[in-house]
Amino acid sequence: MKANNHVPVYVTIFSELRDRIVNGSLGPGEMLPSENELCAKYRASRETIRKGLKQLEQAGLIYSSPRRGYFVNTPQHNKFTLSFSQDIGNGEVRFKDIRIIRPTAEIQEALNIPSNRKVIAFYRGNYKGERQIGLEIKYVPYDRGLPTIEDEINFAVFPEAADAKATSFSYYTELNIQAVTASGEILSMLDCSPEDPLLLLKRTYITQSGEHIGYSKQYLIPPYGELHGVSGYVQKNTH
Amino acid sequence: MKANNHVPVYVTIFSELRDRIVNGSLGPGEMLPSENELCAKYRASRETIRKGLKQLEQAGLIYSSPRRGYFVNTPQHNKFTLSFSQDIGNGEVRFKDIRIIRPTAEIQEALNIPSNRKVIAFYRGNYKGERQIGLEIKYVPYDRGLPTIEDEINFAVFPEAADAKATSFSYYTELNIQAVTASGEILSMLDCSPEDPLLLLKRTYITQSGEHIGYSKQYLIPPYGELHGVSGYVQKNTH
DNA sequence: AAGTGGTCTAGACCACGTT
DNA sequence: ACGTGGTCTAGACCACTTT
Repeated sequence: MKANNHVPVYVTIFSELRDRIVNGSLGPGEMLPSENELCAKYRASRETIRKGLKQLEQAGLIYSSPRRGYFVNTPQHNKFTLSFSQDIGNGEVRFKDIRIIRPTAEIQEALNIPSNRKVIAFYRGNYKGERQIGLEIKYVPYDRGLPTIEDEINFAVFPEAADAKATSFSYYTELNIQAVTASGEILSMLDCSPEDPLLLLKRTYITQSGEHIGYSKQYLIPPYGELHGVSGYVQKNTH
Repeated sequence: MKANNHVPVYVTIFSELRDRIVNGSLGPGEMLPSENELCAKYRASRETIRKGLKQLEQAGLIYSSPRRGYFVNTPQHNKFTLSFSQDIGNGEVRFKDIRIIRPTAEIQEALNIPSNRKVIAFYRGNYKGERQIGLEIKYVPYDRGLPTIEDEINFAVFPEAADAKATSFSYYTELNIQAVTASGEILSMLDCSPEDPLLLLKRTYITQSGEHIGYSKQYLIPPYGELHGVSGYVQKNTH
């Protein structure tokens, strides 16, 4: 049976079950009707029903337990999808300094390297107009022939800005968020006072083969240095 | 053609294409072979091929453009899936105080209420053993007959701890992360100094109908108050 | 005109949980 | 023994893009 306005059948199934879960008439832990029952109810083939159920599963609303049935999930509100505020993500970046240093214990651990392996440190400032809103230091192992500084910059240090075709999905990022104050050299490179609380984002760049190709510390000054996220099932308008 | 060790064909398709994308032999923006070509290559039916491609799409590696083809995505590293550290998520929570207050401008805006609408404020401490690692204040509109304080606590203030069957997916959470220092009353309820930088998590609880049912401010003390996240495509072992 | 992805069907076999 | 979800097939029609 076709739905009315060119709405695919599986979307109808998804929507109706989603509504029942969202409004509570299907509560967490409850079992959904079996695929065959839904086939009968919607007069659709099993694959079509499964398509709708798959969407619910991917939205995090249900899970399937093979040979038992589908069940409503218990909502998770301690996991968030986080994105950077526009100011940081789209703001201006200015080069500040570049150094070759001995790794601190922190950097050794983050990059998984011995103490005698030197590291290149890149200093960049985040700006919004003339106002500095952050400072980012990226550390990259200094090694393997070192093609040229330029190549290192393009492909290892700032992969997000480099030729996307070359970097691809070859790495992912681990993120750690802390609140800190700045001191010493860091403070002098930031436009703030010693008592100002800052967000510190530590990121480790890891290839799919497990190699740690970079480590960065980014200091963000309030009120620009804010992060935003959402958790749970956010209602989306049909795109 | 069946795969070797009971590995579904669509998983094989997913894995092989994923590897080609991850190792760069299929770069961002490149078009994948068409479904029909993949059908021929893997000697599988079109729906099976589509299943594998769907997985790649949901992993964020590719996207499909109807009537044109499938294309490799450009990786996004400014979106993170974030979760709380174990200490916070699994730590102990102790009740501290409960008050009925006039909403500040901040709370009015967060809860979307007028200034004459009173608010219940719940104060809770996060502990790890005897060490306090955080303070959370939840604000809930004081209204609609007020069933009993207990009900408010169970179903509006601490839904994550209440009967899951009653709360369901009826709300989602918006999160904001800042770095701050504590002062005045907040400071006195926290086990830290005025100059200690703290993480401040502001959360707004929103029902699917758009109603703002709660607002909370959680202060976290380093080094326990840390957040962790990942971005990009993280290799997972087949569970 | 040929090719593409989007939707859908009506079957099939399997492994396993429940009764 | 029966029901369940997991996998898979070989078709079909559609709307649209590309050539």
